[in-house]
Amino acid sequence: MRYNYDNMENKIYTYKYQHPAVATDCVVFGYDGKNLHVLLIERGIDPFKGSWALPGGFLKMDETVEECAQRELQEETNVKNIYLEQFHVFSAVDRDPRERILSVSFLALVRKSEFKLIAGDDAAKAEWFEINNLPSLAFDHKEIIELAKNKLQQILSYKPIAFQLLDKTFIMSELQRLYELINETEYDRRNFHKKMLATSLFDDEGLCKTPMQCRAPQMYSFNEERYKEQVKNKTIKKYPFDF
Amino acid sequence: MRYNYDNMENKIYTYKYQHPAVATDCVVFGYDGKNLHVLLIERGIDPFKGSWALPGGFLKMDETVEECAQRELQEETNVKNIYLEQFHVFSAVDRDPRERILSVSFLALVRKSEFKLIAGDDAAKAEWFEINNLPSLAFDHKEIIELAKNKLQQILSYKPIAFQLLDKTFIMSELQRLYELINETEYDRRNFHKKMLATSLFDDEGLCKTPMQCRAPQMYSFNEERYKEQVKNKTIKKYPFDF
DNA sequence: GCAAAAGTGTTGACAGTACACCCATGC
DNA sequence: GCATGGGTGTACTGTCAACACTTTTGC
Repeated sequence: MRYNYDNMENKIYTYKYQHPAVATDCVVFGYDGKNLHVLLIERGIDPFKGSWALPGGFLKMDETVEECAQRELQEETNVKNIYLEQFHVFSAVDRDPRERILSVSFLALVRKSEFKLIAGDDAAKAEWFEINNLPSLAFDHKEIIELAKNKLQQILSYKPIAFQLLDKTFIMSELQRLYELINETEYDRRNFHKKMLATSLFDDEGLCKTPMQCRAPQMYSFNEERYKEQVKNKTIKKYPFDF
Repeated sequence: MRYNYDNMENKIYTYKYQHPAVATDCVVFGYDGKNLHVLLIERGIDPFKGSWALPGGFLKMDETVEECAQRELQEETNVKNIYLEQFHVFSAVDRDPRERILSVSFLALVRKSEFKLIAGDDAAKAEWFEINNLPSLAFDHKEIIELAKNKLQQILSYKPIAFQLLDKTFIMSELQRLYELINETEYDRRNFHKKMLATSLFDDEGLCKTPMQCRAPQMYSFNEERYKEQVKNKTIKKYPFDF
């Protein structure tokens, strides 16, 4: 459901006190092994008609904010069971010119390879933008993305979320690239490799079959079960993925 | 403003779509150098009349959620300029029996020594409870406090929030006790001392004057300016207070 | 003198950093 | 054969955990 103020049935809801409207917005990060992207939609209606904005929509009365974000994401991207996490409520009084609207903001991670852009309904088109090359954005969405980036950095250090952005099997340099993009630094290839494997949370998946102009790299997969076991036994560090 | 459904003026507000009500709730942590407490109020009205609950109230249309939490806290506790941070939105459809109410939840830290309990207005009384000895709670407030504790542990490792809970000058054992209470572990006295001072963020404040049955301990204060400088210069670790 | 709580220093183990060298592949 | 990207190893360094002895004070 995009921002949409049509009202077919002309119902009216009344309250003794003023209530704000509540919407969820999603900062959807996508990775293709090379670059980190954010999903944006072009607004088909005013305000900010023609501007780019975060996918999002209004909360229904029979769903939680998580369900709302999930639903919106599914409608926009056709992906389900995706990592999704609320990170902030934006509530500036004048953040929307129409009426008082709170945004409960989520960040979401998707594998770009598993994702097909839907031809926009509501005359809105959806497109990926490189994280460091975003267009100007509607509402306070620039600020929302900024905070999402910070939050993502933080979560990256203590939850195994990077693997949500990679295919089941991946090579170390893809994982490293992702860490470098998110944390905006560079790491020593050999030390990164060593420290990752030291967690003993990776399974060997044989050599990469794709022909490339170098020695065939080792493929790995992340062992979710072993991770959960370590968490359960508390044999894991507080920030196991802090690089 | 407590939960209060009186409406003197009998105004009515209408919307084309259903809007949820939005409230803020505060998990207020207080420390006295010995024990960690949470502030609760006794509800004077139904639902859950007579039960203990978190201080909180409804969002006004001319304030952000942060301002709302700040205002509520000031009305309840008479303290201002307190550390306050939103940490989660609770939005289960049936979390309040009256109507659909979202709770934007905050955690707050106060020095108990600077705090005076107000005789409750709205026939509600406010009281401190030891964190590990809470009464049964209204709504989903038990769950809210649980998450607040987790979030507090997390924030403790990367922000200098412990000092919000201590007097300006303090002794190391008070700081250590606080870390132990929040993180639910124990630390070696000497290593804790050493590691804290290694941050070079503490100023010497002379010996403790209070007579006690031991050698007079050293008093310290936290140097906020030096901390901010280190953050600015990025000469600080990602988790400088991780113990 | 003794209990309580505080101050200080040493040591070994392990983790993190900075490097260098070799290997397979495509052109 | 050379550029590209990948694999492995070593040595140094610094941080962290474990631990013992001394100091002051009140009773």
